[in-house]
Amino acid sequence: MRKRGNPLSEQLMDALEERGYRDTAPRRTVARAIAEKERHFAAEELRAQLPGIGRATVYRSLKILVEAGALCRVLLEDGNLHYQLSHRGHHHHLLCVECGVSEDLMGCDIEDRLESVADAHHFQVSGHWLEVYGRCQTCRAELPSSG
Amino acid sequence: MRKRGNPLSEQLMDALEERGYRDTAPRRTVARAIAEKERHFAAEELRAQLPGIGRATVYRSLKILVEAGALCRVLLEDGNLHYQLSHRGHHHHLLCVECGVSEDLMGCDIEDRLESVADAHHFQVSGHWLEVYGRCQTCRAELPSSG
DNA sequence: CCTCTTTAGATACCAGGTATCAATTATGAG
DNA sequence: CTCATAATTGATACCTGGTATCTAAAGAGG
Repeated sequence: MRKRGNPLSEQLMDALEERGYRDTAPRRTVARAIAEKERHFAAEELRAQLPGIGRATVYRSLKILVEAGALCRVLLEDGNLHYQLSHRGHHHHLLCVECGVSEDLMGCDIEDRLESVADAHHFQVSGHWLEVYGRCQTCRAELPSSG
Repeated sequence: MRKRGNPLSEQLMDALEERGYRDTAPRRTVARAIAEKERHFAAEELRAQLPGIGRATVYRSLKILVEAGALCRVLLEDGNLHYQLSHRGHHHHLLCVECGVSEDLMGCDIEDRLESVADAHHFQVSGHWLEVYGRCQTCRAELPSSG
């Protein structure tokens, strides 16, 4: 019987258990903290919120959650790496540089484009990393700086 | 009169001077080391090659060279950040995950795609980061693992 | 040569992360 | 339930990649 968390943190724990990881109290604590995040977050930010959990454990949990596909890493425009709850499967992010909100880009045809461009270079594509930065609808409405 | 380096390191120094940075011996040393690189490289790797140069100086030089557009940062598939001589202007990289060679992607229409996809999300695009990973022609010929 | 400004390098610090290892905990067999 | 085993934890130390600070040195210009 698992100690109750919110549904999101349960999903995170499920993702770990599917991969053979054990259900432990520290991991549940980390999962609950992540589940409450409404934005992408820095590793250190998460760790600071969980003073009772060892540093290594926090970073290890992040790592295995990424591997399990439950979290994804987000590269910010300033080069910092953040983490974010992931909708499973390959996708990209539209990141608002003002409010930090992110929207997922799925099912777009960018992959096809990459293939054909890479073909011209005789490259066989195995993966890619794409982040798109900009301003979201809300921020554009509040502070219209050009568009 | 500037101490002679190879033409590439001269280009690096020129880029700095254009931005008002002074021509100093440590910077020339760094520029020469970078000019000899045939692949993208890690900051620490460069620093280790230049024991006579202060750590801060190496990192500062990398930073201003990136700002000057003479170097670009390359995100590897494993998340590590490397540096590479840059052909000025916006471009992307095709990185071979086997030999590390990289080719520039320029003048492709990926930008346009991004715009239209972002439009659908009411995002105003201000920038993006794209790295493409795969296997180059040479590696494919040497070790054909599928294509 | 003198002055002003930049730069260098030492040092300390921070973020993010990994390796190690002893002690603890989860789990499954019996 | 109890035990043995394997996984996990958290402390610690270390690494990489940076940045901030500060004093001393070096460059540029008059």
